[in-house]
Amino acid sequence: MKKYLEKLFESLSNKLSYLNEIEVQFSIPAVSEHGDYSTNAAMLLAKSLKKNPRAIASEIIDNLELDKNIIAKVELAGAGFINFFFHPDYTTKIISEILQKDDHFGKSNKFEGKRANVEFVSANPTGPLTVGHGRNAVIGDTLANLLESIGYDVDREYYFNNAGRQMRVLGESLKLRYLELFGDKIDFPADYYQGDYLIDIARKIKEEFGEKYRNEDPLNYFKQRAEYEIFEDIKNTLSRLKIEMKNFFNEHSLYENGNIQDVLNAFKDKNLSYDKDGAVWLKLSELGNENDKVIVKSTGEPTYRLPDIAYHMNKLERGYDLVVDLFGSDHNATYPDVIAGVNALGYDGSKIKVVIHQFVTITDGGEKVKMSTRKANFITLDELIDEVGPDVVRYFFIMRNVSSHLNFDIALAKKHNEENPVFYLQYAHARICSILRMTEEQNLAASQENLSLLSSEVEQSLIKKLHQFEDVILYSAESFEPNKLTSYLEETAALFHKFYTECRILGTEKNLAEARIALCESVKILLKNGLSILGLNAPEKM
RNA sequence: GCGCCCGUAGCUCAAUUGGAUAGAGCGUUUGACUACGGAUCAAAAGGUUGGGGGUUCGAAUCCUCCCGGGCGUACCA
Repeated sequence: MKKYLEKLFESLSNKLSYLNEIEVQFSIPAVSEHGDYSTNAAMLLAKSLKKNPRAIASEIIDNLELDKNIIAKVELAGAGFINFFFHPDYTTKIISEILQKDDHFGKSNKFEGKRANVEFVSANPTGPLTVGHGRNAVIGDTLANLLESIGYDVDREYYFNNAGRQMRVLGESLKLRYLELFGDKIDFPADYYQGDYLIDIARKIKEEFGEKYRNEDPLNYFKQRAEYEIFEDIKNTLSRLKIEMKNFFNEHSLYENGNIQDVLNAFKDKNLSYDKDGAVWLKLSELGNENDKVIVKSTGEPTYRLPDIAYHMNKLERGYDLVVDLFGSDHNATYPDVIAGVNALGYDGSKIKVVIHQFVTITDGGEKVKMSTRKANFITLDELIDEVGPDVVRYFFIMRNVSSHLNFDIALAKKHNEENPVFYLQYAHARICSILRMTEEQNLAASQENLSLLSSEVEQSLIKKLHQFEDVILYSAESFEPNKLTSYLEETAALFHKFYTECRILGTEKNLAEARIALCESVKILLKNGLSILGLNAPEKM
């Protein structure tokens, strides 16, 4: 429907050239009396044309070359809105389109041939993924799915650092746990990793090798084994959520291939860095940011900014058209420095899209739970999946606006899991499957011969809703807002349930019944495709 | 102090990015199948969009000042 209007106005702009001054937008009015689509174009033009918006709207309407079989009515309303009412026979054609496109319905090719890199999770291997990482993981994977739906070739990437202080402490923590197993009196430091998972790994080592590593340097075997085991655990957790990474990118490789040194040299050559107090500073104040920052400490060790800049240059060099970074809000101050650095060295930082999501606040029966991997008073993502299942976990993490805080009450999630909206969507799908099984037994099959019989208010509302699917996916993907898709799917499922209540299939006249089956199949395809983008199952029975 | 994000119904959140009468779910109250799945549907009640001021045809949305919360503001990542 929207595409038709866009074409209509495109050809109209040849006649009324002032339409080229603005981007004509079509929106769906909140109330159906205001039409199926509406545009405020006349009001936007009022100022520059110095004319009454209603007069402009009137002129636009007079010049529209309408096909009465497509648009039944056009109205001038309110302060200058132009409202369009579509002909029911035209809207029902979407059903044929959906049945024909099937798995592809909703996808578009706007970004065909483009490549995107989505970097997410990127937790260092110091412990199991927590509920906090879960939001990052699910948003990232869903965004990747959305980008694929609009034509991108997407690589999912996990960036990690296995050098640094954190990892040293991890190796030492594991060695102490290992020694404890032999009855050694250990004063386990408070700032070491407290979690039980290290005790489990220590036990494995003891079972496999006995006392062999009692005198081992913790930075060798213990650190490596901890990293390996924890990574296996992380990958397993991600795979339970149907998340599979294409690359695991080790920060250390940027040192090995000389990229870090190259970047350092490039900054120096461009006179963008200087030495002060034994450290190397980047002139970020000359690059539009607030203060200069240290990129190499006086100890000779780079700060995170330097490898981050090198890493983003690396990604851009790999030829991606879009580079998405998904960070928690604790990183919100760091990315402007990185992008400024990348731009300064001649790369196109505008290809980098940083998505900042707010934190998950965990409560348990109203009481706030503070999370820290170090202190081990966290709830792991695995435990959460055990409790409520992967589908609920995935849905829960994306159903809210990315930029809003997410309240996650564990007690509520356990207790009320049947009230979760994910079941509402899945139930609609299962219900359709059940109907289709039933109608098949009665030798009824979907027919596109008499779609014009689908003329009741609820049928028309539902059909018009189906029209929006492709636009919603496009919008959701381009704005990096996966919750737009969940809201839309919930609305569509609600309309389906309403349709189900009002419109029977069995027992009604055959032509109407078979048209309704076609509608049911369309909704089923839409739900299945939508759930698939969200990474959820579309069950045939529940 | 400064920067980013947030504040909407009792609770958790929407609102097509500046549009027409601010909407859902949960909870509360009341209804609906002796044929397609009641994990559903219908209805009622619930609001000065944290507060004041401003911008314009029009503001939950933009600007400004307060109030309250989260995250930053490192030679930690």
